[in-house]
Amino acid sequence: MPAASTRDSIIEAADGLFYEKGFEHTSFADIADAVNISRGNFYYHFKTKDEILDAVIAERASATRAMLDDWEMTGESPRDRIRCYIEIMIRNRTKIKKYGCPVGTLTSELAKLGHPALGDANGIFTVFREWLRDQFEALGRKKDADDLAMHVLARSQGIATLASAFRDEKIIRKEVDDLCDWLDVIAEGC
Amino acid sequence: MPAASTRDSIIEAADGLFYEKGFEHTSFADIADAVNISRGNFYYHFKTKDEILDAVIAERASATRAMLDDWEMTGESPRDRIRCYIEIMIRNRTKIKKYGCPVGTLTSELAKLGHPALGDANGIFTVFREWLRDQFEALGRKKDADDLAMHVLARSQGIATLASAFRDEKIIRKEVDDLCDWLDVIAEGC
DNA sequence: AATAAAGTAGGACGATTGTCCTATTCAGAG
DNA sequence: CTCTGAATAGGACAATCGTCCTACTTTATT
Repeated sequence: MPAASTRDSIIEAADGLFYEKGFEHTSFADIADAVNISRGNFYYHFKTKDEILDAVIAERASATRAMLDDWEMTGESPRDRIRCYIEIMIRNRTKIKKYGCPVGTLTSELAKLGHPALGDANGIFTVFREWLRDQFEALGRKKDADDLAMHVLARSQGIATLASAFRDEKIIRKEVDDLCDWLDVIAEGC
Repeated sequence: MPAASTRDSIIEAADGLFYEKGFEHTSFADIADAVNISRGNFYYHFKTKDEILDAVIAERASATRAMLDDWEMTGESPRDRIRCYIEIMIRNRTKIKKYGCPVGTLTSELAKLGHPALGDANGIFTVFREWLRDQFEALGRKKDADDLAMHVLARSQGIATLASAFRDEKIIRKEVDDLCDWLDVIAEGC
């Protein structure tokens, strides 16, 4: 039975609010309003705000792993899988334009706060990094697979940052096309 | 006479703190401690925290313009000037590793806060964007100069974000080299 | 020296924050 | 039904926030 429904609701609401408003700017009251429970009830489910953050990060990491595992199952080629990753930005362009990348903006905020959960948040990046590295290795780029993975990550982050700053979707489409062209050169002959 | 010394000190301290701790996480007390003046004295120089932010943004924008004008004066080629921009990240690598890009992280934060100063902060990006566009035009890329400028901006932002997330300088050097190679292809024959 | 202005210090203010306590309600086992 | 523990509500709490006021000191002008 879904007995943890309240706890899951808190995590889900906090996840969205942390993304849209930032971790620090989201208060207990904000989450309580979103879930429609009393502020005091939080203490039963989470003793501190940091515990909610940890849960949100864990949820995002496991959701990311699940998504990537899904892509792994499909019969597509490594190149198509990488392309699938790149095109997340097209699918999520509306939210990216408003709030940037959920992972990148969170790690940036935690880095400035000197927050101990930065390492965990970073772990979401690592999930993508290692998955991308595996794909490039499958493309035969054993030696520089990690460099290529970081390159794709960096390009993606830059696109999200600028799309959000300039509130412009066109730059997403343009840079995604560029990145796909780059990928075709890397993967040619596969 | 430098009568505005206190005001300038506040702006300078706020500039650094906004960069290192973020705008929202920096309090009046933090700035007061850094400048060694009393909290109450702020109201004389700045009526609200947003006014300090506006002053910091204006200061950053004018400092950026001054820096780019300097580069414009030097007799180097457009390619060397663009390279000079790219290599900012090498020169500032220590701070970028800790706090990311001052412009990108500020705009991200303001975007999430829904802060009215986002447009002004965005203006710093625009200063870089137009300057880069001019350089690419001088390289003969009249038609896609703005696209190329945005590409360089995006790559730079991505590098800063990942360097900060992974607390790694190596990625800066690697990606800066890549970007310079890309630039050489764009500028070949000039 | 007298006066006005500029600059500074220290603290009060209402609001909001994260945290935590206690009383009440609910659901299931016996 | 009774009892027990999980779940919830509502509010108290100390601290901190941005803001703002008033009193004091310094500086400049005449």
